[in-house]
Amino acid sequence: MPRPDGAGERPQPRLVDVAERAGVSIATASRSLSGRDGVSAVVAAHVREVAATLGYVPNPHARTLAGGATSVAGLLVYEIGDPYFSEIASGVISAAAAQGWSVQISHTERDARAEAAQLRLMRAHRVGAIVVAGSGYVDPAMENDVARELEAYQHAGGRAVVIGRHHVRCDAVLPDNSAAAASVAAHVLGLGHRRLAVVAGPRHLNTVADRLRGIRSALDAAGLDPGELPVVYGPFTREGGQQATAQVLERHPSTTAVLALNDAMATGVLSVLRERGLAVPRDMSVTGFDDIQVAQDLAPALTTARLPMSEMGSTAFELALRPAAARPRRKPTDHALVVRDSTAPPAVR
Amino acid sequence: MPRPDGAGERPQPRLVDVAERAGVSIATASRSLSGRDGVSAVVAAHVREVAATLGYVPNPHARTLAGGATSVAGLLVYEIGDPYFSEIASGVISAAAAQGWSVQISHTERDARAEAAQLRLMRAHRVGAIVVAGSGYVDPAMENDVARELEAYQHAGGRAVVIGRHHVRCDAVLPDNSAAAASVAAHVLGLGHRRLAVVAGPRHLNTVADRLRGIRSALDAAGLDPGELPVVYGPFTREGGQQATAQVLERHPSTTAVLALNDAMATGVLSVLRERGLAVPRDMSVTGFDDIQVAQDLAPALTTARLPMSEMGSTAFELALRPAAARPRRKPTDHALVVRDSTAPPAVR
DNA sequence: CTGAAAGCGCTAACAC
DNA sequence: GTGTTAGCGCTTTCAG
Repeated sequence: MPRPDGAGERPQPRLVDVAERAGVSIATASRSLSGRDGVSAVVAAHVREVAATLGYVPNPHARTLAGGATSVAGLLVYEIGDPYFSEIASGVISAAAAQGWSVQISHTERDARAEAAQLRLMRAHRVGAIVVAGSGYVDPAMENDVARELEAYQHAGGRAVVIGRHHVRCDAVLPDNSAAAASVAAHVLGLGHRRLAVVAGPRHLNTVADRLRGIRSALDAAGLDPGELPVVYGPFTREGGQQATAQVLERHPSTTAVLALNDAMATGVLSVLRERGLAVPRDMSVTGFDDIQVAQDLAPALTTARLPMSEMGSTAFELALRPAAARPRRKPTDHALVVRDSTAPPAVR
Repeated sequence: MPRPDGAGERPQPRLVDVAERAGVSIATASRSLSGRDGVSAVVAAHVREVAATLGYVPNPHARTLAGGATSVAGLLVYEIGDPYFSEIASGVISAAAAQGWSVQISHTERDARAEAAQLRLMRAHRVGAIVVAGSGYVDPAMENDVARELEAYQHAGGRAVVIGRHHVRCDAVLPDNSAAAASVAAHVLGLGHRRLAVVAGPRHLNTVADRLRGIRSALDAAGLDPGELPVVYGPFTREGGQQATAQVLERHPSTTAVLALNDAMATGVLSVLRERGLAVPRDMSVTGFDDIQVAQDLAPALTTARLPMSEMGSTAFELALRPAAARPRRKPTDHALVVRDSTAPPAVR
């Protein structure tokens, strides 16, 4: 832990130093700097000026310990190296920085049990707000630990916001997975495809369930039997997409359109199709989900449903800064169908 | 700030609670938990057991304030949404988590002046270690502020590690940009190309200078005049790559190979070429740099120089945990030429 | 080997 | 309006 070591280097100025230099008491200095009232405007301004020239930055640990407001937020993601999450993180961090907050990131590397542990740690760290990105689980029991941590945190006055549908009583930013999925499916159906297959993420995730529901409703609306839709589950990664595609090709060789439930999986789908010499979109149409940055640069450019990840992150943080409402807020996000080159009418045969 | 509010919820146990339950003094409890000696093994074990059953987690603010060791690291990146940085961040966070550390991320959104400010903040936050990712500047003066902050931090006993910076006196993880670039250029030259052009990032970045140097040395080794190499500078982004490519095409229409100095720019290069109907690699060979995840999925799959980003992150963190050496350590990283489909011999004409 | 007590820098009552 | 003072939870001398 950095500490002045008696050498020439001046240690970081403390509130006392500012107060002394400004000729006021430490209490007045504190009040002036944290913008509370009870100080004459003139004095406050003077104190702030002195603080600035001294390069004073409050010690957040002292501040937190003394019961003041913290300005460190916790952000929980599955995997920060995944573009979906890094774009969300970017939104959170930018919004936080704009308010002078820092953000502490944990990633659980897709290990469900790690989530609760990380939240415990954040709670112990007394972060001022918590944002949980990453899908909730279909089975509420799987979220028990997480819910417990989050509730304890909120119960103690903390502000928590989740992104996605969770079985937790707190504010939430809700991407409209179902409607977005329906629009993708409707697009593919509209092109004339009748033999769709879905390359899905883990079946226990709400995100997956919701997106599937959207697809099925579109099928239903088109007069097709949603019950017959082939769905292959796998990890929400490129590799997951590859494995699932292999299965689709093997078990449902007449498929003309593969709907992947996120862009990472779609990337895997495309790679396998390319490898097997199937042309997209001529021999097979492919869609993704999320519209991560690279979706536009894949071969071919990916038709996908866009979710505003960065905005979801900043919205979540801003929600966390607002005091808790009587009942949990739900902020739906918009979505957009982005049609690119990976979808086309099915080949006639 | 979360605080017990007298309701049924049990507040987080404190050290006193553990001490009381274990029947020892708070000092003994502290010693036992932080694994210092001066406590009998039996007592220490007992205290630890009590702490575990109580679910005790030390309050890091109190600990830090009292002069104990912090276990929060600061990580500074340009833009967390950029795969290059998010992969580094992933490495840092994983390595940190393995040691029970949290990491606080700041991104400067490529604003050089923001760097020093963020470092100031980290210093004020008394983070236990700082990792700075992102290129340094060719002009040492541009890094003055950053260097000053970092030195003050280290002077006070903090541990700082930079990734890819030369002008700061602290431990560094140094990707071998020059050699990696040389290998890419040698590959392209080996294919028979003689009219290369470089799509470069900002000219004031070391990373750019080093990579350029590598390319020039390869040119030199091949008996070509490095002085005649067209270089167009731009932001290290997809858009930067697009703009630069437009210029290359206009001013150096006979170019047969474009070397982009990072994968994001290469993405832009590919998009412009596609738009203009130039086939890669038939009409133009293209290379990238870094080998971010998606490089393999671009159209065509990108030939690039791989840097082990995630490993660079974890190495940096581990370096930060080791006590400072007498003279700054330099950890070179390896690199690898990854040949994919975006390069081929030039068309005969 | 163990305990008592003095802060770390700040906020928030509570006095004036 | 402004100053005084008692902690926040922990580490760390200093006694025993």
